[in-house]
Amino acid sequence: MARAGLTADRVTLTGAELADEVGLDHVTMSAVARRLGVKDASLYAHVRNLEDLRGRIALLAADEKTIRIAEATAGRAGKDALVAYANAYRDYAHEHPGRYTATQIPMHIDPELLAQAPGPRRAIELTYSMLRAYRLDEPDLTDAVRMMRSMLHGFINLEAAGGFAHARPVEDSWARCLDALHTLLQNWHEHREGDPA
Amino acid sequence: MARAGLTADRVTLTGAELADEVGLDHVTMSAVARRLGVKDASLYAHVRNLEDLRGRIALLAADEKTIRIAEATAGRAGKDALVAYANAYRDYAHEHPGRYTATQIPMHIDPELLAQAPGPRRAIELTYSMLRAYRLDEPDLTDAVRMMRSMLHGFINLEAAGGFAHARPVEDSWARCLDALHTLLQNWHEHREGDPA
DNA sequence: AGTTTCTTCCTAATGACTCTAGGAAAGAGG
DNA sequence: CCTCTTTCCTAGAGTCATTAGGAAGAAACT
Repeated sequence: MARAGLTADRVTLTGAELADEVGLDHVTMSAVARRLGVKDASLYAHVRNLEDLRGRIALLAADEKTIRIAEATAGRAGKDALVAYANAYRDYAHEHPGRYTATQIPMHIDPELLAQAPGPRRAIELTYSMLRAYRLDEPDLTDAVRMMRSMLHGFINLEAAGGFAHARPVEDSWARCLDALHTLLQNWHEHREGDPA
Repeated sequence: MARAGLTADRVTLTGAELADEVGLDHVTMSAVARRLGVKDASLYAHVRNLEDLRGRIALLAADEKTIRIAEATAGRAGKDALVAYANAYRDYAHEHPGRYTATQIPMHIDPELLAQAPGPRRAIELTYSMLRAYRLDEPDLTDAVRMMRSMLHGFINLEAAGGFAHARPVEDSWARCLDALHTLLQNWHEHREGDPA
């Protein structure tokens, strides 16, 4: 019997490919095994169970996305960097819808596995260091990071879910939102609480 | 044999309760049937299949959420209305995590069913009419609506997914984001494209 | 009341999926 | 060549979704 040469990474990658093709919730152990030309049971030597596999796909996606963003923002600053960051984020989600979906499910990921993965930590560092160009101090910096992540994540999410039904092209709204985000970050310290409408 | 008195609405409601308790992806036909004291197959008289049930839960949630928002914003204007809107949105998501999850999956809902449900349409009307207080014209209005929805949706999503690990209290960041959103809407027309960092 | 008809719920069955346990065989190191 | 570990398989139990067809309650008609 020829060995298939399975590893946890190969199983994860196959799962990720499948997720992009048919959607994350059609990624089953059976389907992954089928694609690898292997019986279902064989996968359990490399991956604890389906949930674990999903977690690994999420981690893989986080790593890949972070690398993309790092490459895109390298050598840029200010609005340039912001736009590059946001577009890299969105492009990744478009190219890998299944992987992206995996990143946004409430993660009950194996903590040990998570500690090894550089993606999530790296992503946060990247974001903070990019926003530092806007000269924000804590706790403003954290608030700004959260706001930015919310906006990007939410936009991409709604777009993917078909939430933007209006005739206005999504591209245009996206560009406009980035403009707005930039100005917002520039003037972050100005709009403190208070001042009702 | 005592009849259980099933209807599509009762099945949907049971599914929604289950979703809030154990998470949307643990809502199975079997589980719903068990809770209703009925055999799995009986449900298929009222609901086409599992996907249809999920869609109905999503629609139910949309309706409920819209009603909450409408109540919260009634009689308010400007920033007051914005904050009420956002908090009603977020509170609903916190109280009904399963239902909320249902609203954000890529919906392939029965179009006929969707046409009957007032929720989604009503939600959009509400949002537009609230933002009209900021005196925006198309296409700015649509862009602003999209931005606002993205931010709220994204924030709540990340929060639910445990994406805010930093020490800074989420409540504070939330308040700050609403402040920022308000100022942003007030000055929307000012930050057009161009002006690099 | 008796009959018809519709709806509601059941039994039965199929096929897909997850996951466990125990065995065989391939490759590595001695 | 022998032993050990890893890799993969066979077998099997349990859950789930879904369909088909039947029985029993309810309501409407005679």
